[in-house]
Amino acid sequence: MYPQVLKTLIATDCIIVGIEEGTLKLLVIKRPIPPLKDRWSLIGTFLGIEETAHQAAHRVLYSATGLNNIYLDQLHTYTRPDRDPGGRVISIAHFALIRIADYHNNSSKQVGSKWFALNDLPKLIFDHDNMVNDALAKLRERAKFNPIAFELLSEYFTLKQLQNFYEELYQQKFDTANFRKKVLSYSFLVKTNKKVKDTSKKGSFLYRYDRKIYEELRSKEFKIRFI
Amino acid sequence: MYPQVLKTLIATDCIIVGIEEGTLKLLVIKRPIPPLKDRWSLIGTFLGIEETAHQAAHRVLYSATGLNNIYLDQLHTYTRPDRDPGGRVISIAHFALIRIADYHNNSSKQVGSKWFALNDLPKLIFDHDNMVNDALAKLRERAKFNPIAFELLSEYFTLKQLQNFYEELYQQKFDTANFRKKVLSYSFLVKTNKKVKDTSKKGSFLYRYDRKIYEELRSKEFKIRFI
DNA sequence: TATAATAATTGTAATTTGTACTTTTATTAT
DNA sequence: ATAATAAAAGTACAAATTACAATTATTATA
Repeated sequence: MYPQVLKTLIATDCIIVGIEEGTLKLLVIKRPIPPLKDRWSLIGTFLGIEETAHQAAHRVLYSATGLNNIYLDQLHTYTRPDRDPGGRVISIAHFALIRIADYHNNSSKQVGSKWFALNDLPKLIFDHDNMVNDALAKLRERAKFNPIAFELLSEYFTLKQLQNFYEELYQQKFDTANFRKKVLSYSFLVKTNKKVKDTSKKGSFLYRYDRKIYEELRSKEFKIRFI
Repeated sequence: MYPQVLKTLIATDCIIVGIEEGTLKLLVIKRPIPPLKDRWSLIGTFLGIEETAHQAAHRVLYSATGLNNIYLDQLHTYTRPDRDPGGRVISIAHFALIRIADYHNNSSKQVGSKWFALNDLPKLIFDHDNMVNDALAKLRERAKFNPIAFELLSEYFTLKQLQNFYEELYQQKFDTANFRKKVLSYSFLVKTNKKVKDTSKKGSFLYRYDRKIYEELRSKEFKIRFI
């Protein structure tokens, strides 16, 4: 029905972030197809005929990690005509937050993928380095006001782990006493009676995030800030 | 070089927002091509062969408004296979903030376009209503922490006009005394010695936004919030 | 010409939140 | 029993927010 103008392939690339042993990490893959076969790349796919970008991203995430129910959010669409030497391809970048423990527990993950610490990333192909930088900038913006830390922490976590996530993300130390006062001042962090004793003799309580309480608060509260 | 998978047209649609007489408005157009010719639509275009989405959006903004140097930011890419009855088209939505006075002063704007108050919008084609809602949600998020009010206010504005923008955007009244204290506490609003007397007998001073001062502050200040 | 009216602007006092610390607590290894 | 440790709670001061009241500059009208 439309006249012939530019028609291009659509790719979806995923910036997959998780935290392990207090370090933020990115999941990348050895690119399985030319051009630049076997170079480090974000995990991506081409959009299918009857698919949304969101579905395509979930599809590739499942094939790469064996996980469903991953936090996934569209980030930005990259359109530079020369961004891919293999031809004109537009890429819709998404970012995904993963609980790395779940990833490791899952056997059906793709071979050739690897977690790298953010401060030890290899050079990635195309404009993927840009995508990672943009994603991290957005993550930093978003984590100030949105409860996304809980998407990559385990379901049960200590306040120290939560604090550590922010310290990693912003490369900045926060006062522990004040941090816990701040996050506990909202009611959506629910204390359990379980303790973990791997980092201290006293042991620290596990908390969980209650999404419903958060959303109710959010609906009436104009200003919620995590740090 | 790549195998044959889905190739689609890429559109760019612009959510063009401005403020006039204290009311937020959206610029839309009577769609000039089928399908749904002559129905109200966002202003858009198809992406050209050697163009980025950003360039295409600027191109169509210029043809619609006669203005260059418009604040333009990519929002979200819409990919539902059935979103356009004319065929599979992916749309990269942008939002643009315009000084309506500049628009009116410019003679080379496109005919068939019209400003509608946000609370009086006509039904738009395709998923354009969704795009507008998403854009406004993002604008509300962004205006809390980013100096985008100054993109649609005139270069010189009164504090009351600034306050009015926020009151319109959030549909909520703010205390005038506290609002001015808040925004003046940062140093990037520069008072001029000009007064306008159209709304009061005393007259109110005009201010301007100093981007450099803002950016310097931003680089060292973790928390800047406008309201 | 004095005065009432109006919105802009400034001021103030009470409350809340943020910040930098100190102290106490629960537990384990010695 | 005690030293060591990190978690958790407390404290006191500073800064920001909030809800108002008071003052100012100007113009229209008496």
